[in-house]
Amino acid sequence: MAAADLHNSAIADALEELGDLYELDGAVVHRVLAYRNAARSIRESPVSVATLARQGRARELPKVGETIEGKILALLDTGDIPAAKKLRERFPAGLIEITRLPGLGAKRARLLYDELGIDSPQALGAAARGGKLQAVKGLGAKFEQRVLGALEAGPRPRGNERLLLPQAIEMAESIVSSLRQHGPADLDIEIAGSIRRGVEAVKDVDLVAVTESPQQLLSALAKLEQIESVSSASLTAARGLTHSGLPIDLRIAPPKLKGSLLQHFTGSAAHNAALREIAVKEGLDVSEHGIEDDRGGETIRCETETQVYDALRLSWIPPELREHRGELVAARLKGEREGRSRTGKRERQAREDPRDAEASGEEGRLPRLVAERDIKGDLHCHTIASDGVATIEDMAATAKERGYAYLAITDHSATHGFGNDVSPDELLRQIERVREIDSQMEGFTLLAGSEVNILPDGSLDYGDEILQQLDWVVASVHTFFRMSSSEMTKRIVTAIEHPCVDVIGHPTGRKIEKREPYELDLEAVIEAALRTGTFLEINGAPDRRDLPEMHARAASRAGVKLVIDSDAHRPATLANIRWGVLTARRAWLTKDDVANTRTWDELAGIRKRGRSHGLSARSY
DNA sequence: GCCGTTTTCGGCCCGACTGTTTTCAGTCG
Repeated sequence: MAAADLHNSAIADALEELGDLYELDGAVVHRVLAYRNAARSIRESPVSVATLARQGRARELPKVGETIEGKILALLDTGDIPAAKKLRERFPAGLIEITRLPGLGAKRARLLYDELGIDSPQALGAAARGGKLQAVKGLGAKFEQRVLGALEAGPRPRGNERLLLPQAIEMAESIVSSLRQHGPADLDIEIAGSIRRGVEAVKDVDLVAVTESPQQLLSALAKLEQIESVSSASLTAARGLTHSGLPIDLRIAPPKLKGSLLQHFTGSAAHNAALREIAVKEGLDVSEHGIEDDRGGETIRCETETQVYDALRLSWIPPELREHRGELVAARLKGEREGRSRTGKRERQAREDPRDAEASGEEGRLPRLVAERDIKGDLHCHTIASDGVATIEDMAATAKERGYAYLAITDHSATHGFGNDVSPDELLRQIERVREIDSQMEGFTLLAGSEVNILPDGSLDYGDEILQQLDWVVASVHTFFRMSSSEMTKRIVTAIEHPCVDVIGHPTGRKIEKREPYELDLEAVIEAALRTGTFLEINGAPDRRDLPEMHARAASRAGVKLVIDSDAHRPATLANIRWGVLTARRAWLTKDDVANTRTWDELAGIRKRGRSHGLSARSY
């Protein structure tokens, strides 16, 4: 009885649960970690792991080997993993819940289960209130108090209480600016952590500061109006909480250590772990306190991040890439490596293995990431004709002020269905209006476009005779999200094959922290986009950032060009292009990978219509 | 359990903090 194909997140959850169960069972930590690493890899995969596994290709994913591949297949075929089933009979579900309480882990959960038979958070609470926990060797009164506090606070949020990046940046910048104002005179402070890496949503704010007067900085933090409470155990760190409950982690070091500190607290955890593994092989110990040589004993204190990477013979890595997704291989300095490599021959042999070909192809080739200043125009925005709040003139003027050379006006199409649709007649009038305003603007091209709905059968909701009059067509799914993967894929591929469609808007439909993407075979979509010369969008709306980074990376690797858009509904949100660029950077995209880093004429020349007809932009 | 500058076996990152300890284990980031 083949189960319906599971989502990547469901497969990842199952492996994480198995890891938790093995941990309770007392497995060596590396085995547990192996399941968690595999789960992360599966969660990040842009393509369906179920499909991949059924094709016998699961091991193409990093961290998935023979054993885990077998477990994935068992899960797909039978709906469960036999090993998990067996362990679940031995360890009640409540035990895993206990391991999620702050301050408690697998070891203590197991200890309490073995000694006192505690098998749920409820039983744990009762035992703690009865003073029974102290009887266990190694546990005391303070532990008991902590358990009660933890039960009160409830289980750790599992990643669903994250704050979208713009709000997090706003709070972080406001705190940084207040500390610069009220902190010590020599203060040098920066935002680090996941915000600096440009992730979509964050659970806390990491700040790193260097100063010779840490005490003064700590008292300044405690007095900030944004801060509700602060706890600090030393002069090197403090954890504050904003009134909205956002944790603020502040790390402090002397100025000589700024590079080490910033590198360490920018992360990610996976990047740092991999970095330290490389260091160990060189006989070096890397930490926030500097780089220590095993033999010499002398510690290199790094004032800049470049010094940290340099010591490991790596080039400086842009924060957006620090996710342990191949950046350390790509950052390896080539000439240095050859000279000092101990096993050059073996390495050449390894490169002949096709599984290594991709990695070595990227070796020494850190991409020159696309930047916001490279964007020459925005190709997705709305006006009062649909659900925007500004006029065409206002949007165009702001786009021009931003330094763009072009802007496409792309209001929603006829069946948008929220009372703000644009009928075919209205669209014709809108085209006229756009042409008129365009003729009055100097050094700027205003394009008549539309964000056309893709109907369930893949057709578009304007006729071809109207679409052909448009300079630019974004096709997007806004309705009927709950189709099967094959139906949705067929629907989008049909739209991609339409000769007038230039780009697919927010291709996965996900809303960060709110809505899962719809079912889709991304490989088929990428194949169709490549075959037809259709672009895929990276929508810059901060709750979309769609395509997501791993999908965008897969698309560009296949050769598909991406378009970064703001999807602005008012002049100010044209600035949302920033979040799209961040996603593109996290996807390793260069200027060349992004179509709208080109002039309008150049862009029009490489798109489907330009390619197939050899026609210039307007004369379609 | 995965994986390879240690390459098919034997490793697998670092430090702070906490609470309970006379030297360390567990948890966390």
